[in-house]
Amino acid sequence: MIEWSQDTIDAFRQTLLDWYDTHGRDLPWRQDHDPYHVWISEIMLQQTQVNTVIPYYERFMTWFPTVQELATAPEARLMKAWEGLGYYSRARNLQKAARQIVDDYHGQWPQTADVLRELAGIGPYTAGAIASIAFNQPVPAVDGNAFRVFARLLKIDADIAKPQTRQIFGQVIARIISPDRPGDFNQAIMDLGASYMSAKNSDSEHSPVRQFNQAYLDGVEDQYPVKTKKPRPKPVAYFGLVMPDANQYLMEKRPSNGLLANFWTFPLVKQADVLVATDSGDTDSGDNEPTDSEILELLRQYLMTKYGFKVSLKPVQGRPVTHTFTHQKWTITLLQVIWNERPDLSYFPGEWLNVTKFDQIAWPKVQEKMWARVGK
DNA sequence: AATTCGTGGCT
DNA sequence: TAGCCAAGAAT
Repeated sequence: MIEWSQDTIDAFRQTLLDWYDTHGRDLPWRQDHDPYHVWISEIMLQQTQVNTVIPYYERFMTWFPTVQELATAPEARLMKAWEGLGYYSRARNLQKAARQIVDDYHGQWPQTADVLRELAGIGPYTAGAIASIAFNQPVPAVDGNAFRVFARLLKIDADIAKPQTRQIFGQVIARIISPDRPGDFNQAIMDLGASYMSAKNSDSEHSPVRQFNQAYLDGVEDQYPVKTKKPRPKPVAYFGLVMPDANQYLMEKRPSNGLLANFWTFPLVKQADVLVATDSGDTDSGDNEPTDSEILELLRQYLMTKYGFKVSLKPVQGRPVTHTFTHQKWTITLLQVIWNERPDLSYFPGEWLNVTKFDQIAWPKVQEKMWARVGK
């Protein structure tokens, strides 16, 4: 890592802000510095690309124009506004924080990063972004762009995948940030990181700050930032149960914690649970895989013993539905369920839902994929 | 500190 | 295609 003199810092600020003044992006949430606008956009932009966020942001502002209306919004409508954006705890924390602002702060926004940090869903990055952009506080906003840009500019070798590395970058940027225009400085770094200094297809040769980019000048830009790889998604196999009755389907409500919390899906049964439950193995002479029809029979018995369901099962046409999350890769074999006896739902965590309500409920993408396969 | 939280785009 | 990346936070 290299050090910059005060003269270099001054020159960098000037060059960066001059470029931002003429080439900064014109985005919907940059029309003013209203903390509500800054906040909503920053939460939506977490791990999400600008072009994805724009239509969500514009619709959100028409549905919930003020923090007060967000605080009192019905949960279903809030989730519908977030449908498809992912990381749904962001939306739930958004409403928690809105209620904190209305109730605990009497509608008055806290203006420092330290106090903003106390609001639900606001971590070190978002606190810095709101404090600098909305309230002109000279604090860094260390996101993925800032990591990448400053790692290259200064050849910082710390692994940005490690939590403690944030401290290093925070201290470095705190000394370089413009004390006069901290919000513009932070946003300029983001615009730079999204264009000339992007992760892929960077173009440092034409960058407005190329003479400050030590990794580029040394021809080692591809070595920065240093970042250890994450493990690949682990495969998980499910049965997806399509259980129609007249104009309704039996749907499962997921638990209030964990992946896709509180969402409705077609009932999902982990295939490993079905196989393990009956895998006594004493008559099994070793590594015989069960046949498809044997697996279906095991599932039929599983549904009988666990939920008291008396059913027949029929495979749904087509390949299994696949869906990849950050850490799990689901493969879902869809099965049509034919009731041999009217089911009693006493032991089942779900309800009958009429198809006329389907478009009013926020669905996760994986349920949309399953529905597309069997619905109409 | 290491995992767990979605989804879409791009190569 | 499989893998990586995109304005991270909570636990």
